[in-house]
Amino acid sequence: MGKDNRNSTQVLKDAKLSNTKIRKSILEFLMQNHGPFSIDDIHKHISNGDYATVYRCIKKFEEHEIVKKCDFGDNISRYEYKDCNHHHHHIMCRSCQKITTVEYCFLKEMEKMLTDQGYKDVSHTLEFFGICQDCQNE
Amino acid sequence: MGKDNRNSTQVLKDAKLSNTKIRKSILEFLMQNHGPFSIDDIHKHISNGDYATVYRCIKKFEEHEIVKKCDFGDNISRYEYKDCNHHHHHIMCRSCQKITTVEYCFLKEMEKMLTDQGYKDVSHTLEFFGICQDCQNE
DNA sequence: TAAAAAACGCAATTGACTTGCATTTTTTAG
DNA sequence: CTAAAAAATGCAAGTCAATTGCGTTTTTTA
Repeated sequence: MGKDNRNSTQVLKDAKLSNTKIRKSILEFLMQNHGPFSIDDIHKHISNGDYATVYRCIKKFEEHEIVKKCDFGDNISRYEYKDCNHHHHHIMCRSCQKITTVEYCFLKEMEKMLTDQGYKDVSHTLEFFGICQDCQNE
Repeated sequence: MGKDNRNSTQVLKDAKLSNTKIRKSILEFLMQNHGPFSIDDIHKHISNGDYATVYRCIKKFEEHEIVKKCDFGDNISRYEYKDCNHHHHHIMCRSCQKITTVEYCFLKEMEKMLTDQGYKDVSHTLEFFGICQDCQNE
């Protein structure tokens, strides 16, 4: 899935970020496991490091587009390693919160596919982001 | 836009919710104005009522599917009146946070349309929700 | 119209996330 | 390689959207 086969050290170097134990540890967890993961998930899987540090690392990763933030509207931010060549979405169970990857990519067809897979009451949220004309002219 | 021409009192009655001044006031604001709106926006536009009450009203409205929650990942929930017959999306400027309605509905085509309209660096978030097999069998 | 149920207002609380600051680690420059 | 500079960490305290407890007020029910 995707063409990115750099290791964590190389990714950090490419982003011009210092290579610390904790950053390496977080990044490797994200690169080797299928997310998205909450800060809590990440914190559990690294040997040491407090929450503030995890938050700060992830924020840096996000700024440098190493990870992608996923928002499921439950007030918990989740993150996954951003493999540039792999476009996909997610489905979260409204009941147990389990998150599964969705490879297919058109709205109604996607919802139908999810229904065919056994999900019930499928819905979606879609929001766009961009820089508006006003802001471009500032 | 849409076929819902009930008034606020009727909407509350249909949902079996008590008709209080504040609920009526919030609902009318949402029905007469183009959202989505934050709790702060809503609070500003109703004559009295504290924040806790606004939060509680909106939560009730959401539970009864009178309003729809929109999440733009900035940790502020926004709500719009849920006109069942009008499917649409939004675009928020990453710079000034202004929110505009998007009527069209396919991903790449939508992004292109937004670019044609003058938005720059357009991206989107799309998440699905449903009840998974495991939860259906509980 | 009185009793029961629901909603309100206020203050305190929660929980995800952030920040200030002293200490430690990593990077840079000689 | 090493010392100074820069950046990251750990801890504690703080922020902010949202929630909750509880006594009072409003709305609904019978």
